[in-house]
Amino acid sequence: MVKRGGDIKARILEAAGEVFSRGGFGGARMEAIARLAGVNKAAIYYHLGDKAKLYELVLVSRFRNVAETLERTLDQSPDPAARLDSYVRALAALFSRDLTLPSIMIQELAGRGRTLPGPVLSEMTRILRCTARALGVEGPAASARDLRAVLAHLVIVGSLVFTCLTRPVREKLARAVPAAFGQDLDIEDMVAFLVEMFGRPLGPGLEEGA
Amino acid sequence: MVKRGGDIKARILEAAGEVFSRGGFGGARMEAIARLAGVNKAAIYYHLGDKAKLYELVLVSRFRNVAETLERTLDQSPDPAARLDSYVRALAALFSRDLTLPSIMIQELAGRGRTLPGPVLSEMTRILRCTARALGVEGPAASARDLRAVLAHLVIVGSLVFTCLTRPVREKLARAVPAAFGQDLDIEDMVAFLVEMFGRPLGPGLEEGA
Amino acid sequence: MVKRGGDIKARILEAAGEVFSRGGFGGARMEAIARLAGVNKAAIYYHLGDKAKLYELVLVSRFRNVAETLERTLDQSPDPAARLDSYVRALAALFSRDLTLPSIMIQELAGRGRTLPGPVLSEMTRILRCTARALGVEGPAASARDLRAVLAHLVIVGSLVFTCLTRPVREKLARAVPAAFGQDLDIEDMVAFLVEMFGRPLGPGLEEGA
Amino acid sequence: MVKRGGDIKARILEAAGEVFSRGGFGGARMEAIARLAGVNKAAIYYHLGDKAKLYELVLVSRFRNVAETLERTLDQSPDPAARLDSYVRALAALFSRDLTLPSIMIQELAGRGRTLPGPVLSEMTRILRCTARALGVEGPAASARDLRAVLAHLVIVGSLVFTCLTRPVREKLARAVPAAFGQDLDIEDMVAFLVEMFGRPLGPGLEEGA
DNA sequence: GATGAATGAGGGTTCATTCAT
DNA sequence: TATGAATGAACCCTCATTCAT
Repeated sequence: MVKRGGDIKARILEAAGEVFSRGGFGGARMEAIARLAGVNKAAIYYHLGDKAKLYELVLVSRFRNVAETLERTLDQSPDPAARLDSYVRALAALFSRDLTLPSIMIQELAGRGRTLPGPVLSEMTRILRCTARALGVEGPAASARDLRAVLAHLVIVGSLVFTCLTRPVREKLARAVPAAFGQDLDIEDMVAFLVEMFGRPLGPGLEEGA
Repeated sequence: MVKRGGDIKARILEAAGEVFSRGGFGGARMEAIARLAGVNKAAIYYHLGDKAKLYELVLVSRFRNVAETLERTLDQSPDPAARLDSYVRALAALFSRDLTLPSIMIQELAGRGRTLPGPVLSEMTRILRCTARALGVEGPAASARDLRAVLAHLVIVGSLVFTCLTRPVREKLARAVPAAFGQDLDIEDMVAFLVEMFGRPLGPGLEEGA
Repeated sequence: MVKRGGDIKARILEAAGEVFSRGGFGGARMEAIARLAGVNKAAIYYHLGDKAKLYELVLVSRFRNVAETLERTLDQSPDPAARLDSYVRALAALFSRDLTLPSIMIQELAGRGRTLPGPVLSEMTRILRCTARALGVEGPAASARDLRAVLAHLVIVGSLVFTCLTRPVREKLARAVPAAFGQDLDIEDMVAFLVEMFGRPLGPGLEEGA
Repeated sequence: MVKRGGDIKARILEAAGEVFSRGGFGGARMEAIARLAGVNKAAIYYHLGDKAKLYELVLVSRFRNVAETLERTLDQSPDPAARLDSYVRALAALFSRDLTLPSIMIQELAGRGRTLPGPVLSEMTRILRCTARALGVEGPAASARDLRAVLAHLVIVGSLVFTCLTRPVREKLARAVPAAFGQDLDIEDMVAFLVEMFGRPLGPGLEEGA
């Protein structure tokens, strides 16, 4: 009902991202997407397509946005030493700015990528390649270095995603259980923690080809 | 269809866990659960209840299993120095033995805990308390140490979960993109990585109250 | 709503035949079929399947009934001279007893057999073979005789179908246009006409292999 | 998409005839008609009207064309003996030139004329009157002769329609069942067959008032 | 205890039709 | 005159749930 300005396709895609991010594909209602976008249900089909197509478009646009942002960030960080820092900060910014992104990512993982549309895979590859650049593992890399790069990637992304997504649950826990702790942890804390961890032990190790 | 032995309720709960783990609550079909459990659809209602009740039972039983396993593990690790190691290994074992566990956990996070039944929160608190024990942060802890404990918890769990759940996607990526890397990374690698990272810098830091 | 006795599947199939016979596949409403059969809409899907499957079942059962009736009729008419007569009468009886049969046949023809399910083709072949038997054109027949057999088949079936199906329109015409004629023509008249036509000139012609 | 020359209304009507001829009224999609006519969907409403109106226009124009062609044919056949021949040939030409005509006719019959618009009835009456002329049954005719005239009409039209419309199915049958026969039967064969049948026995019989 | 059958509610999708430009 | 966009009303189909046996 809310007739905000902006391109209608963009409005629908944004609403779809929000709705898909809770409940996943199976839990999303086209009706909910339409209402949130302020358009008629049939308009979704007219402009973008059916539910599966819509889901794919959401995934691709979100992952592409991540890939492009990371690539741009790395391009603007010529100093190899600062790259990791920039990279982690960029990821954290993306995740905390829009919770639907890590939310959707995580749901796809939960589904074991069973229904991952092809175009999404390409974008994920781009992201993985960014991680490699950030960690200084590029070109025909030795597999030992690859392994540590992937490990670092998983730790970084996993930690950031968990930090963002557990926040609502942590707050809920804090309200329900007085003695709980961790409710006032911000993503900035995690960024600092990760940079501290990887800044020293990993950087040199990788540069020396350990 | 598979008429394995064992209690009917247990069979249904296991099947439900499997089905809920993909697609989440919204994507699960009672029909699919019944078929996987080898029982009639109506039997689910007779023995356990409706879909929401079934979901709660699955969540509680899974999280309780995690809590109990971790508590037992910590009880059997009197040496504080070895506790972290045991804890991480126990988590990794739980996650890799049954993918549905991290899968369900992650989906709940994606839903921002919006529909978390009360009993599930209790189990999650138990798990968080285990983490505190593993990190040596017990009792009326200082908040600075708490912060690092929670950070460590998030890094550890997030990394392990990501390692388990990204495996299918990583393999898919490897098949789709020849140049991809990371497909042959095992959870053991991640365990070693985490222990190495936290074994030295974290332990002392925490004990000294840094 | 009318809860007549009898097997529920049979009831649905009969109702479906009636509804499909008007409007064809595209004009049929599952709702209408359910109401006519006196069952819930979902019951159709439970017992028989979706619209396309239902359509196929209707077609197959109707054509199979025709084929079996004709085969039985011919088996019981050992006298070759009387076969044609029995055959035409059997067809006429089938058509006039249940208008949905020629109605559905004709709609499929109108659709150029574009969507004819495979099983239906088999039944149509059986019917064509019956015509051949009725006309005394069996076994390795000469093509000249085949041609006349097919011609006769088309004339017979076409005439009977038209006689049955034009009746409502003829009556409507008679009511609308006082001077119209042909409204009081019965299918018996057509049977007699056809037998008279084919009884003499065709029989000998075929037997002599003209 | 095909932007052929000619009046837009004519283009739409032709496309509508084609689309209505398959699937009937219920199976036709305005979208399909618009696409086939190479016009915008809204243009149909602007130029001709809604779906029901369009259907009526198609029926009337088709039947009127038949009536006018037959009347012209009969006017140009002063010889009563040759009339029947001309008539049958004209019908066969109409049917084989444009399959949509018999196709639409037949679908209306299947619907038991339930939704026949009034103007269509007038055109059908004209056609029936042509048949009467062709058979030499005009004016205040004796009912016995009427009966045979209507019978002949039904046989002739039914046979021609069946010959045209069964052709796709016969070819399909021939492809599916190697032993099938009748696939290479042309409408010319049927015309000859009908003229042969009615040329001798019917003509005299009718003229003598049998 | 167990199950085939039944069904109301709702979900995704299409479609004829209209409207603003 | 022409058309992209918009939409309410179905329509097909599914699903969670219940019930009779």
